[in-house]
Amino acid sequence: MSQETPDQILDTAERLFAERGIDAVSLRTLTAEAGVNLASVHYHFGSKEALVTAVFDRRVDRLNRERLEMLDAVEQRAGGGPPLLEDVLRALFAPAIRVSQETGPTFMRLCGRMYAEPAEYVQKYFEEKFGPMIGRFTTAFERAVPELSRKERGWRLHFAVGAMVFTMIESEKLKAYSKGLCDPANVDETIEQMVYYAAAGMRAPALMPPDDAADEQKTPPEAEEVTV
Amino acid sequence: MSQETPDQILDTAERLFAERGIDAVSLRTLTAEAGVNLASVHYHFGSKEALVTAVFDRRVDRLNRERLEMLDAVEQRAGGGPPLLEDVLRALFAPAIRVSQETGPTFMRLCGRMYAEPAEYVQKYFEEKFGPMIGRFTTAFERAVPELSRKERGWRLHFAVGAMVFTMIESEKLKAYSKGLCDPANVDETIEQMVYYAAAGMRAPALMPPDDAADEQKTPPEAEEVTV
DNA sequence: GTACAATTTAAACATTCGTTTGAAACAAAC
DNA sequence: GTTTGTTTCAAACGAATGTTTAAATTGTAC
Repeated sequence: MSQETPDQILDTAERLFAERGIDAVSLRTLTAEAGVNLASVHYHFGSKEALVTAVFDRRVDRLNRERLEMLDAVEQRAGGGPPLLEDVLRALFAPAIRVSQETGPTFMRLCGRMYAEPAEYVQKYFEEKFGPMIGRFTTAFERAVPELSRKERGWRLHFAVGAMVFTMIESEKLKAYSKGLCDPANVDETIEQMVYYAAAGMRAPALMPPDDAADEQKTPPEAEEVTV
Repeated sequence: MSQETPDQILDTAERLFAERGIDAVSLRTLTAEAGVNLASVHYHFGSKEALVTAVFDRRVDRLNRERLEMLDAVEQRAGGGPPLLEDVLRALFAPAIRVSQETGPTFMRLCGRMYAEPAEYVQKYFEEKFGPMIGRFTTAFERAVPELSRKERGWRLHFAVGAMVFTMIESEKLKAYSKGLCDPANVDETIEQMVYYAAAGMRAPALMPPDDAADEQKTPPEAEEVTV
Protein backbone atom coordinates (compact mmCIF):
# COMPACT_ATOMS: atom_id res chain seq x y z
CA MET A 1 0.00 0.00 0.00
CA SER A 2 1.66 3.16 -1.17
CA GLN A 3 -0.52 5.47 0.92
CA GLU A 4 -1.29 5.92 4.58
CA THR A 5 -4.71 4.66 5.63
CA PRO A 6 -6.12 8.01 6.81
CA ASP A 7 -5.22 9.72 3.55
CA GLN A 8 -6.59 6.82 1.57
CA ILE A 9 -9.86 7.22 3.46
CA LEU A 10 -9.93 10.98 2.98
CA ASP A 11 -9.29 10.78 -0.75
CA THR A 12 -11.92 8.13 -1.31
CA ALA A 13 -14.42 9.93 0.90
CA GLU A 14 -13.92 13.20 -0.94
CA ARG A 15 -14.51 11.53 -4.26
CA LEU A 16 -17.50 9.41 -3.26
CA PHE A 17 -19.20 12.15 -1.26
CA ALA A 18 -18.94 14.42 -4.28
CA GLU A 19 -20.25 11.81 -6.66
CA ARG A 20 -23.17 10.48 -4.62
CA GLY A 21 -23.76 12.75 -1.67
CA ILE A 22 -22.81 12.17 1.94
CA ASP A 23 -25.84 10.22 3.07
CA ALA A 24 -25.72 7.93 0.07
CA VAL A 25 -22.20 6.72 0.84
CA SER A 26 -22.08 4.10 3.57
CA LEU A 27 -18.92 3.45 5.50
CA ARG A 28 -18.91 -0.06 4.10
CA THR A 29 -18.94 1.18 0.53
CA LEU A 30 -16.35 3.77 1.39
CA THR A 31 -13.93 1.46 3.14
CA ALA A 32 -14.31 -1.24 0.51
CA GLU A 33 -13.53 1.23 -2.23
CA ALA A 34 -10.59 2.59 -0.28
CA GLY A 35 -9.27 -0.89 0.40
CA VAL A 36 -9.20 -0.45 4.18
CA ASN A 37 -11.05 -2.06 7.03
CA LEU A 38 -14.47 -0.82 8.06
CA ALA A 39 -13.42 -0.04 11.61
CA SER A 40 -10.45 2.08 10.56
CA VAL A 41 -12.72 5.06 9.93
CA HIS A 42 -13.64 5.10 13.60
CA TYR A 43 -10.12 4.33 14.69
CA HIS A 44 -8.63 7.25 12.79
CA PHE A 45 -11.46 9.77 12.79
CA GLY A 46 -13.90 8.75 15.52
CA SER A 47 -17.14 8.91 13.57
CA LYS A 48 -18.58 9.48 10.15
CA GLU A 49 -19.49 13.02 11.09
CA ALA A 50 -15.90 13.71 12.10
CA LEU A 51 -14.72 12.21 8.83
CA VAL A 52 -16.94 14.59 6.88
CA THR A 53 -15.49 17.64 8.57
CA ALA A 54 -11.99 16.21 8.20
CA VAL A 55 -12.52 15.88 4.46
CA PHE A 56 -13.40 19.55 4.44
CA ASP A 57 -10.81 20.92 6.76
CA ARG A 58 -8.12 19.54 4.49
CA ARG A 59 -9.20 21.96 1.74
CA VAL A 60 -11.41 24.69 3.13
CA ASP A 61 -8.89 26.29 5.44
CA ARG A 62 -6.39 26.80 2.67
CA LEU A 63 -9.17 27.92 0.31
CA ASN A 64 -10.34 30.71 2.56
CA ARG A 65 -6.81 31.66 3.50
CA GLU A 66 -6.02 32.13 -0.18
CA ARG A 67 -9.15 34.22 -0.61
CA LEU A 68 -8.22 36.54 2.21
CA GLU A 69 -4.62 36.78 1.01
CA MET A 70 -5.82 37.76 -2.44
CA LEU A 71 -8.20 40.28 -0.92
CA ASP A 72 -5.42 41.70 1.24
CA ALA A 73 -3.24 42.12 -1.82
CA VAL A 74 -6.05 43.79 -3.72
CA GLU A 75 -6.79 46.23 -0.93
CA GLN A 76 -3.12 46.99 -0.44
CA ARG A 77 -2.68 47.64 -4.13
CA ALA A 78 -5.63 50.03 -3.98
CA GLY A 79 -3.76 51.88 -1.22
CA GLY A 80 -6.63 53.06 0.91
CA GLY A 81 -8.76 53.86 -2.10
CA PRO A 82 -11.67 51.72 -3.27
CA PRO A 83 -10.52 48.35 -4.66
CA LEU A 84 -11.27 47.37 -8.24
CA LEU A 85 -14.51 45.40 -8.39
CA GLU A 86 -13.11 42.76 -10.72
CA ASP A 87 -10.22 42.13 -8.34
CA VAL A 88 -12.51 41.61 -5.38
CA LEU A 89 -14.66 39.22 -7.38
CA ARG A 90 -11.61 37.34 -8.55
CA ALA A 91 -10.41 36.96 -4.97
CA LEU A 92 -13.79 35.47 -4.13
CA PHE A 93 -14.06 33.11 -7.10
CA ALA A 94 -10.58 32.11 -8.15
CA PRO A 95 -9.40 30.10 -5.13
CA ALA A 96 -12.62 28.10 -5.09
CA ILE A 97 -12.52 27.31 -8.78
CA ARG A 98 -8.79 26.71 -8.74
CA VAL A 99 -9.00 23.94 -6.17
CA SER A 100 -10.51 21.86 -8.93
CA GLN A 101 -7.27 22.08 -10.85
CA GLU A 102 -5.56 20.08 -8.12
CA THR A 103 -8.32 17.77 -6.95
CA GLY A 104 -10.29 17.31 -10.11
CA PRO A 105 -13.91 18.35 -9.96
CA THR A 106 -14.57 16.30 -6.85
CA PHE A 107 -13.95 18.83 -4.13
CA MET A 108 -15.71 21.63 -5.95
CA ARG A 109 -18.75 19.50 -6.36
CA LEU A 110 -18.66 18.34 -2.76
CA CYS A 111 -18.31 21.90 -1.56
CA GLY A 112 -21.36 22.96 -3.52
CA ARG A 113 -23.35 19.99 -2.32
CA MET A 114 -22.44 20.63 1.27
CA TYR A 115 -23.57 24.21 1.00
CA ALA A 116 -27.00 22.91 0.05
CA GLU A 117 -27.03 20.11 2.62
CA PRO A 118 -29.61 20.76 5.29
CA ALA A 119 -28.00 18.67 8.02
CA GLU A 120 -27.47 20.85 11.03
CA TYR A 121 -23.86 20.00 11.77
CA VAL A 122 -23.01 20.78 8.16
CA GLN A 123 -24.73 24.14 8.30
CA LYS A 124 -22.97 25.06 11.52
CA TYR A 125 -19.63 24.04 10.07
CA PHE A 126 -20.20 26.22 7.03
CA GLU A 127 -21.21 29.19 9.09
CA GLU A 128 -18.06 28.93 11.15
CA LYS A 129 -15.78 28.43 8.17
CA PHE A 130 -17.25 30.89 5.72
CA GLY A 131 -19.03 33.46 7.86
CA PRO A 132 -16.02 35.66 8.71
CA MET A 133 -14.74 35.45 5.15
CA ILE A 134 -18.09 36.60 3.77
CA GLY A 135 -17.94 39.47 6.24
CA ARG A 136 -14.58 40.65 4.92
CA PHE A 137 -15.85 40.54 1.36
CA THR A 138 -19.02 42.41 2.25
CA THR A 139 -16.86 45.31 3.40
CA ALA A 140 -14.73 45.12 0.30
CA PHE A 141 -17.78 45.28 -1.96
CA GLU A 142 -19.09 48.18 0.09
CA ARG A 143 -16.05 50.15 -1.00
CA ALA A 144 -15.90 48.81 -4.55
CA VAL A 145 -19.51 49.70 -5.41
CA PRO A 146 -20.49 52.40 -2.91
CA GLU A 147 -23.17 53.75 -5.22
CA LEU A 148 -25.43 50.81 -4.31
CA SER A 149 -27.60 50.65 -1.25
CA ARG A 150 -26.68 47.98 1.28
CA LYS A 151 -29.81 46.14 0.28
CA GLU A 152 -29.07 46.12 -3.43
CA ARG A 153 -25.44 45.19 -2.81
CA GLY A 154 -26.70 42.30 -0.67
CA TRP A 155 -28.86 41.03 -3.50
CA ARG A 156 -26.14 41.23 -6.08
CA LEU A 157 -23.48 39.62 -3.91
CA HIS A 158 -25.96 36.85 -3.26
CA PHE A 159 -26.49 36.35 -6.99
CA ALA A 160 -22.75 36.32 -7.61
CA VAL A 161 -22.18 33.66 -4.95
CA GLY A 162 -25.09 31.76 -6.43
CA ALA A 163 -23.45 31.62 -9.84
CA MET A 164 -20.26 30.37 -8.20
CA VAL A 165 -21.88 27.69 -6.05
CA PHE A 166 -24.07 26.58 -8.94
CA THR A 167 -21.02 26.19 -11.12
CA MET A 168 -19.49 24.02 -8.41
CA ILE A 169 -22.53 21.78 -8.16
CA GLU A 170 -23.59 21.61 -11.77
CA SER A 171 -20.46 21.76 -13.85
CA GLU A 172 -21.33 18.55 -15.69
CA LYS A 173 -24.79 19.85 -16.53
CA LEU A 174 -23.39 23.03 -18.01
CA LYS A 175 -21.08 21.02 -20.22
CA ALA A 176 -23.98 18.82 -21.31
CA TYR A 177 -26.46 21.61 -21.99
CA SER A 178 -23.91 23.58 -23.98
CA LYS A 179 -22.90 20.45 -25.94
CA GLY A 180 -19.38 20.71 -24.62
CA LEU A 181 -18.88 24.34 -25.58
CA CYS A 182 -18.60 25.54 -21.98
CA ASP A 183 -16.07 23.48 -20.09
CA PRO A 184 -15.74 24.19 -16.35
CA ALA A 185 -12.57 22.11 -16.40
CA ASN A 186 -10.97 25.11 -18.08
CA VAL A 187 -10.32 26.95 -14.85
CA ASP A 188 -9.02 30.24 -16.17
CA GLU A 189 -11.89 30.67 -18.57
CA THR A 190 -14.43 29.79 -15.91
CA ILE A 191 -12.99 32.39 -13.57
CA GLU A 192 -12.88 35.13 -16.19
CA GLN A 193 -16.40 34.47 -17.44
CA MET A 194 -17.67 34.53 -13.87
CA VAL A 195 -15.78 37.67 -12.88
CA TYR A 196 -16.82 39.50 -16.02
CA TYR A 197 -20.48 38.52 -15.70
CA ALA A 198 -20.71 39.32 -12.00
CA ALA A 199 -18.95 42.65 -12.45
CA ALA A 200 -21.43 43.69 -15.12
CA GLY A 201 -24.31 42.78 -12.83
CA MET A 202 -22.79 44.62 -9.89
CA ARG A 203 -22.10 47.72 -11.96
CA ALA A 204 -25.61 47.98 -13.35
CA PRO A 205 -27.17 51.28 -12.26
CA ALA A 206 -28.90 51.09 -8.90
CA LEU A 207 -32.61 50.34 -8.93
CA MET A 208 -33.07 52.13 -5.64
CA PRO A 209 -31.46 55.23 -4.08
CA PRO A 210 -28.17 54.69 -2.20
CA ASP A 211 -27.91 54.76 1.60
CA ASP A 212 -27.17 58.46 1.97
CA ALA A 213 -27.73 60.49 5.10
CA ALA A 214 -31.38 61.11 4.28
CA ASP A 215 -32.18 57.40 4.07
CA GLU A 216 -29.97 56.36 6.97
CA GLN A 217 -32.71 56.38 9.54
CA LYS A 218 -34.79 53.97 7.49
CA THR A 219 -32.09 51.39 8.17
CA PRO A 220 -32.21 49.77 11.59
CA PRO A 221 -28.98 50.50 13.48
CA GLU A 222 -27.92 46.88 13.88
CA ALA A 223 -27.64 46.62 10.13
CA GLU A 224 -24.29 48.35 10.49
CA GLU A 225 -22.79 45.22 11.97
CA VAL A 226 -23.24 43.32 8.75
CA THR A 227 -19.62 43.92 7.88
CA VAL A 228 -18.10 42.50 11.04
CA MET B 1 -59.69 14.81 9.94
CA SER B 2 -60.39 17.76 7.70
CA GLN B 3 -58.04 16.61 4.93
CA GLU B 4 -57.69 13.56 2.76
CA THR B 5 -54.81 11.30 3.71
CA PRO B 6 -52.86 11.57 0.41
CA ASP B 7 -52.93 15.38 0.51
CA GLN B 8 -51.97 15.34 4.14
CA ILE B 9 -48.98 13.17 3.24
CA LEU B 10 -48.02 15.34 0.27
CA ASP B 11 -48.16 18.57 2.28
CA THR B 12 -46.13 17.17 5.15
CA ALA B 13 -43.63 15.56 2.77
CA GLU B 14 -43.12 18.80 0.88
CA ARG B 15 -42.47 20.69 4.08
CA LEU B 16 -40.19 18.12 5.74
CA PHE B 17 -38.22 17.33 2.58
CA ALA B 18 -37.55 21.03 2.15
CA GLU B 19 -36.54 21.50 5.76
CA ARG B 20 -34.30 18.48 6.23
CA GLY B 21 -33.64 16.91 2.85
CA ILE B 22 -35.19 13.80 1.39
CA ASP B 23 -32.85 11.19 2.84
CA ALA B 24 -33.05 12.69 6.29
CA VAL B 25 -36.83 12.31 6.51
CA SER B 26 -37.88 8.76 7.32
CA LEU B 27 -41.36 7.57 6.51
CA ARG B 28 -41.92 7.06 10.22
CA THR B 29 -41.12 10.67 10.98
CA LEU B 30 -43.18 11.79 8.03
CA THR B 31 -46.29 9.78 8.82
CA ALA B 32 -46.11 10.62 12.50
CA GLU B 33 -45.95 14.31 11.70
CA ALA B 34 -48.78 13.98 9.18
CA GLY B 35 -50.91 12.06 11.68
CA VAL B 36 -51.39 9.09 9.38
CA ASN B 37 -50.36 5.48 9.51
CA LEU B 38 -46.95 4.39 8.33
CA ALA B 39 -48.31 1.98 5.73
CA SER B 40 -50.55 4.56 4.11
CA VAL B 41 -47.62 5.98 2.15
CA HIS B 42 -47.22 2.69 0.35
CA TYR B 43 -50.95 2.21 0.03
CA HIS B 44 -51.49 5.55 -1.67
CA PHE B 45 -48.19 6.10 -3.49
CA GLY B 46 -46.45 2.74 -3.74
CA SER B 47 -43.01 3.70 -2.49
CA LYS B 48 -41.02 6.53 -1.03
CA GLU B 49 -39.48 7.22 -4.42
CA ALA B 50 -42.93 7.54 -5.97
CA LEU B 51 -43.94 9.86 -3.17
CA VAL B 52 -41.00 12.13 -3.90
CA THR B 53 -41.94 12.49 -7.55
CA ALA B 54 -45.59 12.94 -6.59
CA VAL B 55 -44.62 15.82 -4.33
CA PHE B 56 -42.95 17.39 -7.33
CA ASP B 57 -45.46 16.66 -10.02
CA ARG B 58 -48.05 18.57 -8.03
CA ARG B 59 -46.08 21.79 -8.55
CA VAL B 60 -43.53 21.38 -11.32
CA ASP B 61 -45.92 20.77 -14.17
CA ARG B 62 -47.81 23.96 -13.56
CA LEU B 63 -44.55 25.83 -12.95
CA ASN B 64 -43.08 24.93 -16.33
CA ARG B 65 -46.41 25.43 -18.08
CA GLU B 66 -46.51 28.97 -16.71
CA ARG B 67 -42.97 29.56 -17.88
CA LEU B 68 -43.73 28.45 -21.40
CA GLU B 69 -46.97 30.46 -21.46
CA MET B 70 -45.09 33.58 -20.41
CA LEU B 71 -42.44 32.88 -23.02
CA ASP B 72 -45.08 32.36 -25.69
CA ALA B 73 -46.66 35.69 -24.80
CA VAL B 74 -43.30 37.42 -24.88
CA GLU B 75 -42.40 36.00 -28.27
CA GLN B 76 -45.84 36.80 -29.65
CA ARG B 77 -45.60 40.35 -28.39
CA ALA B 78 -42.22 40.64 -30.13
CA GLY B 79 -43.98 39.61 -33.34
CA GLY B 80 -41.23 37.67 -35.07
CA GLY B 81 -38.57 40.09 -33.93
CA PRO B 82 -36.11 39.40 -31.14
CA PRO B 83 -37.81 39.29 -27.73
CA LEU B 84 -36.80 41.69 -24.97
CA LEU B 85 -34.12 40.13 -22.80
CA GLU B 86 -35.75 41.22 -19.57
CA ASP B 87 -39.02 39.60 -20.60
CA VAL B 88 -37.34 36.28 -21.35
CA LEU B 89 -35.55 36.35 -18.00
CA ARG B 90 -38.77 37.20 -16.21
CA ALA B 91 -40.51 34.26 -17.86
CA LEU B 92 -37.72 32.05 -16.56
CA PHE B 93 -37.59 33.43 -13.00
CA ALA B 94 -41.03 34.66 -12.09
CA PRO B 95 -43.04 31.42 -12.06
CA ALA B 96 -40.41 29.71 -9.93
CA ILE B 97 -40.19 32.50 -7.43
CA ARG B 98 -43.93 33.05 -7.42
CA VAL B 99 -44.71 29.51 -6.31
CA SER B 100 -43.35 30.52 -2.95
CA GLN B 101 -46.15 33.03 -2.58
CA GLU B 102 -48.64 30.17 -2.49
CA THR B 103 -46.69 27.43 -0.74
CA GLY B 104 -44.47 29.41 1.54
CA PRO B 105 -40.75 28.94 1.03
CA THR B 106 -41.00 25.16 1.30
CA PHE B 107 -41.39 24.20 -2.31
CA MET B 108 -38.80 26.65 -3.55
CA ARG B 109 -36.31 25.27 -1.10
CA LEU B 110 -37.16 21.71 -1.97
CA CYS B 111 -36.82 22.44 -5.66
CA GLY B 112 -33.39 23.90 -5.15
CA ARG B 113 -32.32 21.01 -2.98
CA MET B 114 -33.55 18.46 -5.47
CA TYR B 115 -31.61 20.14 -8.21
CA ALA B 116 -28.47 19.51 -6.16
CA GLU B 117 -29.43 16.00 -5.10
CA PRO B 118 -27.13 13.43 -6.68
CA ALA B 119 -29.57 10.50 -6.48
CA GLU B 120 -29.99 9.08 -9.94
CA TYR B 121 -33.76 8.90 -10.07
CA VAL B 122 -33.93 12.53 -9.01
CA GLN B 123 -31.50 13.58 -11.73
CA LYS B 124 -33.43 11.69 -14.36
CA TYR B 125 -36.68 13.23 -13.20
CA PHE B 126 -35.23 16.70 -13.42
CA GLU B 127 -33.85 16.12 -16.87
CA GLU B 128 -37.24 14.98 -18.12
CA LYS B 129 -39.14 17.80 -16.50
CA PHE B 130 -36.81 20.70 -17.14
CA GLY B 131 -34.82 19.66 -20.19
CA PRO B 132 -37.31 20.67 -22.90
CA MET B 133 -38.11 23.90 -21.09
CA ILE B 134 -34.42 24.82 -20.94
CA GLY B 135 -34.22 24.10 -24.65
CA ARG B 136 -36.99 26.57 -25.43
CA PHE B 137 -35.31 29.25 -23.37
CA THR B 138 -31.95 28.60 -24.99
CA THR B 139 -33.52 29.49 -28.34
CA ALA B 140 -35.19 32.56 -26.89
CA PHE B 141 -31.91 33.83 -25.49
CA GLU B 142 -30.25 33.13 -28.80
CA ARG B 143 -32.56 35.68 -30.36
CA ALA B 144 -32.53 38.13 -27.45
CA VAL B 145 -28.73 38.42 -27.29
CA PRO B 146 -27.51 37.33 -30.72
CA GLU B 147 -24.29 39.31 -30.36
CA LEU B 148 -22.92 36.63 -28.00
CA SER B 149 -21.30 33.42 -29.11
CA ARG B 150 -23.14 30.23 -28.21
CA LYS B 151 -20.41 29.51 -25.73
CA GLU B 152 -20.63 32.82 -23.95
CA ARG B 153 -24.42 32.74 -23.96
CA GLY B 154 -24.15 29.29 -22.39
CA TRP B 155 -21.98 30.58 -19.59
CA ARG B 156 -24.22 33.51 -18.84
CA LEU B 157 -27.44 31.53 -18.90
CA HIS B 158 -25.79 29.10 -16.54
CA PHE B 159 -24.89 31.93 -14.17
CA ALA B 160 -28.41 33.31 -14.34
CA VAL B 161 -29.95 29.96 -13.49
CA GLY B 162 -27.38 29.65 -10.71
CA ALA B 163 -28.54 32.85 -9.11
CA MET B 164 -32.12 31.63 -9.28
CA VAL B 165 -31.47 28.17 -7.86
CA PHE B 166 -29.23 29.59 -5.17
CA THR B 167 -31.97 31.99 -4.15
CA MET B 168 -34.30 29.02 -3.86
CA ILE B 169 -31.94 27.06 -1.68
CA GLU B 170 -30.47 29.80 0.43
CA SER B 171 -33.18 32.37 0.92
CA GLU B 172 -32.83 32.22 4.70
CA LYS B 173 -29.09 32.73 4.50
CA LEU B 174 -29.49 35.82 2.34
CA LYS B 175 -31.88 37.31 4.86
CA ALA B 176 -29.47 36.52 7.67
CA TYR B 177 -26.33 37.83 5.98
CA SER B 178 -28.04 41.05 4.96
CA LYS B 179 -29.50 41.47 8.45
CA GLY B 180 -33.00 41.32 7.07
CA LEU B 181 -32.50 43.97 4.40
CA CYS B 182 -32.95 41.51 1.54
CA ASP B 183 -36.14 39.55 1.99
CA PRO B 184 -36.82 36.75 -0.53
CA ALA B 185 -40.36 36.59 0.84
CA ASN B 186 -40.94 39.77 -1.09
CA VAL B 187 -41.57 38.03 -4.37
CA ASP B 188 -41.88 41.02 -6.70
CA GLU B 189 -38.69 42.59 -5.45
CA THR B 190 -36.82 39.29 -5.70
CA ILE B 191 -37.92 38.84 -9.29
CA GLU B 192 -37.03 42.38 -10.33
CA GLN B 193 -33.63 42.31 -8.67
CA MET B 194 -32.87 39.00 -10.34
CA VAL B 195 -34.08 40.07 -13.76
CA TYR B 196 -32.24 43.35 -13.60
CA TYR B 197 -28.99 41.77 -12.44
CA ALA B 198 -29.08 38.94 -14.96
CA ALA B 199 -29.94 41.29 -17.82
CA ALA B 200 -26.96 43.46 -17.02
CA GLY B 201 -24.68 40.43 -17.00
CA MET B 202 -26.13 39.13 -20.25
CA ARG B 203 -25.80 42.50 -21.95
CA ALA B 204 -22.18 42.99 -21.00
CA PRO B 205 -20.04 43.23 -24.15
CA ALA B 206 -18.88 39.87 -25.43
CA LEU B 207 -15.47 38.68 -24.25
CA MET B 208 -15.05 36.59 -27.38
CA PRO B 209 -16.08 37.09 -31.03
CA PRO B 210 -19.63 36.01 -32.00
CA ASP B 211 -20.38 32.86 -33.99
CA ASP B 212 -20.20 34.41 -37.43
CA ALA B 213 -19.60 32.50 -40.65
CA ALA B 214 -15.83 32.58 -40.23
CA ASP B 215 -15.93 30.84 -36.85
CA GLU B 216 -18.73 28.46 -37.68
CA GLN B 217 -16.48 25.57 -38.63
CA LYS B 218 -14.77 25.68 -35.26
CA THR B 219 -18.08 24.58 -33.79
CA PRO B 220 -18.89 20.89 -34.13
CA PRO B 221 -22.09 20.44 -36.15
CA GLU B 222 -24.04 18.67 -33.45
CA ALA B 223 -23.81 21.81 -31.36
CA GLU B 224 -26.67 23.14 -33.47
CA GLU B 225 -29.03 20.74 -31.78
CA VAL B 226 -28.63 22.45 -28.46
CA THR B 227 -31.83 24.35 -29.02
CA VAL B 228 -34.10 21.37 -29.68
C1' DG C 1 14.38 -11.80 20.83
C1' DT C 2 11.34 -9.66 23.87
C1' DA C 3 8.04 -6.15 25.22
C1' DC C 4 5.03 -2.66 24.20
C1' DA C 5 2.31 0.28 21.55
C1' DA C 6 -0.06 1.19 17.19
C1' DT C 7 -2.82 -0.60 13.79
C1' DT C 8 -5.70 -3.85 11.35
C1' DT C 9 -9.06 -7.32 11.22
C1' DA C 10 -13.47 -10.08 11.43
C1' DA C 11 -17.38 -10.37 13.95
C1' DA C 12 -21.11 -8.77 16.36
C1' DC C 13 -24.25 -4.93 18.29
C1' DA C 14 -28.12 -2.07 18.44
C1' DT C 15 -30.86 0.93 15.48
C1' DT C 16 -33.07 2.39 11.76
C1' DC C 17 -34.73 2.10 7.33
C1' DG C 18 -38.33 1.03 3.44
C1' DT C 19 -41.47 -2.37 2.76
C1' DT C 20 -44.97 -6.08 3.45
C1' DT C 21 -48.62 -8.47 5.78
C1' DG C 22 -53.12 -9.71 7.42
C1' DA C 23 -56.55 -8.44 10.28
C1' DA C 24 -59.61 -4.57 11.80
C1' DA C 25 -62.48 -0.53 10.75
C1' DC C 26 -65.10 1.88 7.68
C1' DA C 27 -68.08 3.15 3.76
C1' DA C 28 -71.57 2.43 0.37
C1' DA C 29 -74.94 -0.71 -2.13
C1' DC C 30 -78.35 -3.86 -2.21
C1' DG D 1 -78.27 -6.66 7.90
C1' DT D 2 -75.34 -8.55 4.93
C1' DT D 3 -72.01 -7.94 1.45
C1' DT D 4 -68.37 -5.78 -1.02
C1' DG D 5 -64.62 -2.77 -1.75
C1' DT D 6 -61.74 0.74 0.26
C1' DT D 7 -58.91 2.48 3.76
C1' DT D 8 -56.49 2.16 8.23
C1' DC D 9 -53.86 -0.09 11.60
C1' DA D 10 -50.34 -2.57 14.53
C1' DA D 11 -46.94 -5.71 13.87
C1' DA D 12 -43.34 -7.83 11.76
C1' DC D 13 -39.62 -8.58 7.95
C1' DG D 14 -35.21 -8.38 5.90
C1' DA D 15 -31.66 -5.49 4.80
C1' DA D 16 -28.58 -1.76 5.69
C1' DT D 17 -26.62 1.60 8.65
C1' DG D 18 -23.05 3.66 12.17
C1' DT D 19 -20.65 1.91 15.89
C1' DT D 20 -18.16 -1.14 19.19
C1' DT D 21 -15.46 -5.04 20.66
C1' DA D 22 -11.72 -8.01 21.33
C1' DA D 23 -8.50 -10.74 19.19
C1' DA D 24 -4.80 -10.84 15.61
C1' DT D 25 -1.20 -8.49 13.32
C1' DT D 26 2.33 -5.28 12.57
C1' DG D 27 5.89 -2.05 13.68
C1' DT D 28 9.33 -0.16 16.95
C1' DA D 29 12.49 0.34 20.79
C1' DC D 30 15.29 -1.86 24.00
